[in-house]
Amino acid sequence: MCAVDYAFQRIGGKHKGRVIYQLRNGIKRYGELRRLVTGITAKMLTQVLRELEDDELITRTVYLEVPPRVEYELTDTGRELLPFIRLLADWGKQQMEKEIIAE
Amino acid sequence: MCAVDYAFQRIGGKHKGRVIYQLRNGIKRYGELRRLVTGITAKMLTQVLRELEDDELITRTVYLEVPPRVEYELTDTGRELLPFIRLLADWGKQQMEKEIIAE
DNA sequence: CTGTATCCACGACGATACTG
DNA sequence: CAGTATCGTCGTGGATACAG
Repeated sequence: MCAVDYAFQRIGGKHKGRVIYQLRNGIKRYGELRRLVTGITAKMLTQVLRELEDDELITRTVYLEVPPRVEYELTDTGRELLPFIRLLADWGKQQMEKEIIAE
Repeated sequence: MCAVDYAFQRIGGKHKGRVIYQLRNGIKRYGELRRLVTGITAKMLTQVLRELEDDELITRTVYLEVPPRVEYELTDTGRELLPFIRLLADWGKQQMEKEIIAE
């Protein structure tokens, strides 16, 4: 398989990029992510987080408290993706601005 | 909308990344792309190329010859994505090597 | 608060046949 | 050579209700 393909499988999908992006500055809780990643449903957030965890791009830490607390954080491998996500975000931002000017 | 989201919409999907990647060194013909982007069908290649063209990431040049010749090339905007695709490819490659070692 | 379970719609994608 | 047309499948992702 091709490396580009492989990478897209691991960070592709509708929300994965944004979840990783929101974890760029460190630990976030489930509820925080749900608010930050606008438009995502609980089901999808859970699914994305599980996939990222299986891929060892994030860690999941459960605190046995009441109310329960679960924290997510990028692994080293996950952090390696940040420059790439940032580049993409910058490009996207520029393009969006161009479109606004064009209209 | 978020810039990361926006960017993913423009380069997401199963084959877009690879098509852009194959155009990294300049002009390619339809048939070349079909061979280089393994596993893609004619329909999907056409669709991807049209979308990239609409997005102004590539140009499409038709030569009225027999047999017909159609060439595709990245635009400046499209070329701006190359560092990003390369980064992604490098990361994917490293990860794939890790997996092989792990097994 | 942090999830699961179920059901379902929709669009991406593929296979195949055909065309200028 | 470079596509288009048609039909079908499959998985992603959404809505809603429920649970530890």
